[in-house]
Amino acid sequence: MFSLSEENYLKAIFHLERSYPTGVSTNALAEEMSTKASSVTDMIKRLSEKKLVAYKKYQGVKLSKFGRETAVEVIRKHRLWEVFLVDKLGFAWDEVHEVAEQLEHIKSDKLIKELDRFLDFPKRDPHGDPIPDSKGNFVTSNKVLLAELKKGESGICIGVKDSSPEFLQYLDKNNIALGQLIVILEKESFDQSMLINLNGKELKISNVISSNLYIKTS
Amino acid sequence: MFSLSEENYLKAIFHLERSYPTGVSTNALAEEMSTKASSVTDMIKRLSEKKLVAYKKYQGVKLSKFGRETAVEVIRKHRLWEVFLVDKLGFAWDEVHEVAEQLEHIKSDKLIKELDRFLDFPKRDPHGDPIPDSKGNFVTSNKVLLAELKKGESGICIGVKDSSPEFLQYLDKNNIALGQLIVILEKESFDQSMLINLNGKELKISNVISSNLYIKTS
DNA sequence: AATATTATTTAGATGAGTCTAAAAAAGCTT
DNA sequence: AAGCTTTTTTAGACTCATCTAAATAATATT
Repeated sequence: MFSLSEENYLKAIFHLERSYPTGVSTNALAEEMSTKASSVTDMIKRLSEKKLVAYKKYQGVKLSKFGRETAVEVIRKHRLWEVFLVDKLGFAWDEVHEVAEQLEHIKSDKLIKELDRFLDFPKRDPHGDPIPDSKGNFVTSNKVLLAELKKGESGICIGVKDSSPEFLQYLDKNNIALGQLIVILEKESFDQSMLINLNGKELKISNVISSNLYIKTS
Repeated sequence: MFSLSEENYLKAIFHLERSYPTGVSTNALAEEMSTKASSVTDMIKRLSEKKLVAYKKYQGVKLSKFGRETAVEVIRKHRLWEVFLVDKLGFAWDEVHEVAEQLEHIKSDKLIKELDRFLDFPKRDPHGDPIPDSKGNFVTSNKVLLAELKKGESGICIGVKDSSPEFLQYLDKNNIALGQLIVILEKESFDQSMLINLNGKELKISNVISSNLYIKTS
């Protein structure tokens, strides 16, 4: 079993590996964890001793197979708890993160197995992010930003890039929700603003909005 | 907010205060926490500085009003999570304790408020122990051991004294569950064994069993 | 290539929570 | 009440996770 801190570092490295495929830099990790580079170095050494990461001085870190499995398991727990909070306890999607950050560290295989069943094996969390299954497999779909679509194209809203409460509340206010079909009626070439169709209602959105909404096409 | 360790000490002091109404001894607390007396002394000093307990050297500890409220809140969370695990996730009542020990430390007022509602404001946990309400009030009912009842008397099974997996599994095997009406048909004066009626079925139980089952009369 | 800048690591300190060993206080015996 | 036993506290050390400050390595600039 790993400590809360170790699990949080693994998760952070996992997320940063997308941007740093050759190795996550100490500074990037320090930024992500809101801590000092020296603390990161200390922790990386511990993770390295436990075979969770591959580490060479001044070269950044990469997760080992074991480290990646552990990180994915924590992410799975985080996202399942988010579904629980929204679907069962009525939390809004901008209220779940902080609590899920705590719940994701609860250690019980049976708990997660039964929670998954209780929630009916959800594939995505309330923000549209995929939930790894018990073997660590993610669903991967052709996810694009709404901003990348052209006039006449359409797709299902599956997630957000910016998950700040402000943005999520903006979406709620305008009845933009996950799973919703969005059709682009007009696209202004000057400022990239769009006129979209949402369940029959029309809505004008700016490029700031469309650049933060993920859409599943096909 | 208090640390996991601090919360566990408060809970332990709360439970021990029933047996040590004049002050919980350092050794008793060390035993309960499976730690050393010296560690207990250290922790008591911290709790005392935070006004959670009243402490005089060599006199044992007592919870302050604030300390008791904190302990009761943790117990409330523990028992609500136990109900969740059994009622919603299908855990057996002997499987819940360890996981609830972890879940009870999750910090979120909204989470507990909504969980309570989701579970329909339960008054007792799966072992029959009362769940404090959001103000810290316990239900108190006239709880007696089954062994104290006489032939012809009856009551509802509301809890267990021994909550070991072995005992709980014995109860499951013999279809003895919380909320069940138990009528004493015969009581053997020699060994205190009983013949009881459970939902129309008759069952012979020894004094060891009847001394570990709590019954609500009236 | 030498120098300046930035990134990273090392060294040493801190606080929470624990431990062992030893000292001190309290409570029993007789 | 003097001595013995048990309980409790103190003193000092350890681990984990963090910090600041200083040293070192890597990278960029001229």
